[in-house]
Amino acid sequence: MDNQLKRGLLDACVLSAIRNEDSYGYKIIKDLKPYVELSESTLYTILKRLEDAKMLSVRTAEHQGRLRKYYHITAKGIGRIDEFRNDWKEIESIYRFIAGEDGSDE
Amino acid sequence: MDNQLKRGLLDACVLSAIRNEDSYGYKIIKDLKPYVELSESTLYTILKRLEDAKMLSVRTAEHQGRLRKYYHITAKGIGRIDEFRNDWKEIESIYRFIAGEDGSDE
DNA sequence: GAAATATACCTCGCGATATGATGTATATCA
DNA sequence: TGATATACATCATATCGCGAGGTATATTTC
Repeated sequence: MDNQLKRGLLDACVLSAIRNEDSYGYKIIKDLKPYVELSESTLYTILKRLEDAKMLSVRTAEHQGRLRKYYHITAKGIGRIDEFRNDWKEIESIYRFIAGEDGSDE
Repeated sequence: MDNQLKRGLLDACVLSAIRNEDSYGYKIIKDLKPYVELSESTLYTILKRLEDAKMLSVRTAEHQGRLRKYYHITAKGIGRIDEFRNDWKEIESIYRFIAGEDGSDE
């Protein structure tokens, strides 16, 4: 998929990946793979940004000798997802314009 | 609308704006206004990029004393629009994931 | 005819961002 | 013992939207 297009979806994707239950970096990448592929460097950058924006909170826990940072979505993070859903109608209208199905001749 | 989200749509929007007939900067902004608002600096940057990428060609013409640069879409530009249309299914699937309607419980 | 507004173009620099490359460390499996 | 999977992190680079600022002419308003 086009790079720029992906950009706009990533934040909401990552937030959605931890919406139902807390998760950690490595797992988020795996869970998102069927929808969007993203590298570790990309993910950790995004997680850092979302944390700074208070859209998620972090808790460190040990799991089988390895460290894990579990991310938990905040109310603000849920708000970000809602925002995306609200934008969707607009995006669909833009799509119809681009695809050339805006009620006129086609 | 979210900024990053918009980014991914702009190229295809601009190309769509000149798909049916050649157009020029000032008019493109007006035509796109109902769908996306973009500033002149943004548009001219995009036009330059699309020209460099051979997705459109340029022709200068005088109109009532003022200069106008008319942009014409190329085969490659049309290909770019097609690419966007192909990406759409993927985007819809991502939307369903984010909105939480992926066949599971909801 | 002066002032305001619309038309029409352009460039520069900033901040935001995705990503490849690179590094560290442990657990598991062949 | 070596390869692979798990798990984190940082840095440099390239791309991009956009505000600020600039130039110039045509049209409309007072």
